[in-house]
Amino acid sequence: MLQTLITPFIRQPPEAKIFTRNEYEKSTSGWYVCRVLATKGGYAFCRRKKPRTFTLSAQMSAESTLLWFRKGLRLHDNPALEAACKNAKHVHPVFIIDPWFMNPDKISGVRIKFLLESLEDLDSSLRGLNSKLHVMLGKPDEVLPKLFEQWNVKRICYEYDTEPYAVSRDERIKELAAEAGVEVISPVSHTLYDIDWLIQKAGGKAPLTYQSFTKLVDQVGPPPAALPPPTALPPPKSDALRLAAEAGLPGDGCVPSLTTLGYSELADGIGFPFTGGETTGLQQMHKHLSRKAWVAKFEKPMTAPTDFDPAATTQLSPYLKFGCISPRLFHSELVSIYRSTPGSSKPPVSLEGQLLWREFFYTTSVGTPNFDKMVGNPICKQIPWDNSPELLTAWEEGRTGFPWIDAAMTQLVTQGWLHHLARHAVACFLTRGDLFCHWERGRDIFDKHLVDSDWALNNANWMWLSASAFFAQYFRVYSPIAFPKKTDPDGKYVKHFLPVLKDMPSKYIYEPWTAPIEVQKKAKCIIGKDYPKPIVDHAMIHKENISRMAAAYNAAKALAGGSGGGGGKGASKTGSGKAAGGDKKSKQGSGTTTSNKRQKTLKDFSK
DNA sequence: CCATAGTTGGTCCT
DNA sequence: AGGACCAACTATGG
Repeated sequence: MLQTLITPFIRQPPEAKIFTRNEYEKSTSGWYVCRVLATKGGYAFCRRKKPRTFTLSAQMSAESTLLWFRKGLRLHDNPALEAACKNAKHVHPVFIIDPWFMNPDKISGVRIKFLLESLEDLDSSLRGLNSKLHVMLGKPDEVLPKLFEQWNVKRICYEYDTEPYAVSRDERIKELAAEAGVEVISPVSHTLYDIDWLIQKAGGKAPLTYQSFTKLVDQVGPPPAALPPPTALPPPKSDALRLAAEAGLPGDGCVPSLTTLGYSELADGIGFPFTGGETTGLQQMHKHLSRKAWVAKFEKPMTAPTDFDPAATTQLSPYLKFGCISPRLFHSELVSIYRSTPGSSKPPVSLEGQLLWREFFYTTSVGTPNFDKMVGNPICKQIPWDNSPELLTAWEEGRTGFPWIDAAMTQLVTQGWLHHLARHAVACFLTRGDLFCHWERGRDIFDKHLVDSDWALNNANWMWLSASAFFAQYFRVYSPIAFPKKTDPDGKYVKHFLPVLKDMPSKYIYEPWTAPIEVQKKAKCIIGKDYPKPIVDHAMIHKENISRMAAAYNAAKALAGGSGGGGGKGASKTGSGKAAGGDKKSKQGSGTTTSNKRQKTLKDFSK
């Protein structure tokens, strides 16, 4: 009878051993066999020489299971949900509001609002299946043991998460589960592939270039197909909430409001333009997928960062971040469009390419120690960034005096989202382009405001833009004036996000300090009074910064050569390294003198 | 050891 | 719109 509850997933008779994606059994021939769902309906079997993540030893029946939602806030393509339902009488869907993620100084209300909407949507979908979401408050390692006991939990299922915070949190939960005699099942569904498995396939070393990563992906074949959503699931115990409260767990189990979490309500017009949650996420995804020609021709660099309402890209990133939509579902839908459309765009610029960028950065983030730091990070160039709190704050608050930069920062803070190229522009400006601030500071500010902020992607992209890793052509600097002109010569974007400049003539919109004073008066915007003067002289400073970057690169090379006491290879590198080192030392000297000039420049241009 | 190519620069020229 | 130039980096694959 329980079997009928989970019919969409399991067609075998109850006594048969059941496999799903991520679950392997060693066959008599020595291969591991894995059952995956094919696109619509049927099943396919995969054979592998090694199990991908883990092998389920047994399919024990469990009276009561716990389905722990963290990311993966969806019912479709949710293998943890499938595993929780298997042979279970009661399934308890839980989301724990971890105080770690509820700090208004570190995470903006815009993202929390999107999360709460996603939880509301998840709860409502679960209620449609005669279940509900139990929202708990507190640290997972304190809340879960109580629930294990109160609900007599025999199995906990949750989506595997590669972020360092999640990894250590989940390690602790595994220990606690073992103590409580609770089985743990943690399948992969946040990424296209199991990242650890991919790294293994790459010979234990994460590829450092996109090209070599896509070769790896071609080698291993397409990602597993997405699972369909359940049509029913075992109900939670009817007194589950009373039992939780008896254990001293606070809250009524419902999705809380922003204000109960210590956040203020968002003002009108503030927030991501679309509602959070699986329902809206799937709607938005299908809306974009229905424009097949657009999907097939999509090339990211050809989209305009200055487009807003509607934006030039899909804006699905927040839904992917929280797992409201499955990357595997999106991927398979894209592939089927490409198949039916000859001459469609390709990675890295295609939509599929965007998903592969995500996968690539997840892979490098897992394969690199101290990925979120400059110091101790083997792929990160060591650069002596200036750290001016004044410049950093001006950047965050949109007071740099460069309308394009300030408008983008305003969109970031008010909507929690920016077009990828606008992220490039402001990140380049903060780091190697103009302000020479540490990328970790910019990373923190993005992490605070972006609804889609993702640990691996955010760190990777900041290293990219600051030319600290992945990207080394530091002499290619975005101009805060020329770049937006290409797609928005009239400055519509700036005028929307910075209304103080709405009457400034297009001719001056990206460099309003050059407007004659009569023009400023007529536009009711005096530069230096109503809108700041530019904080730096871009034309001058970006050239100085290029030479500072060259000095840092050379210093790194010299260091690698000089201190490398390693093997034979090291010796040959030492020679060339030292030669290069001599060169750059002179350059480094000039870098210091220009840096003094730079201070003067700052004074001249600050408000 | 070497050649190659890299998600999306800016500027000036034709 | 497209190309040369700027001043020149590095992981990868041979």
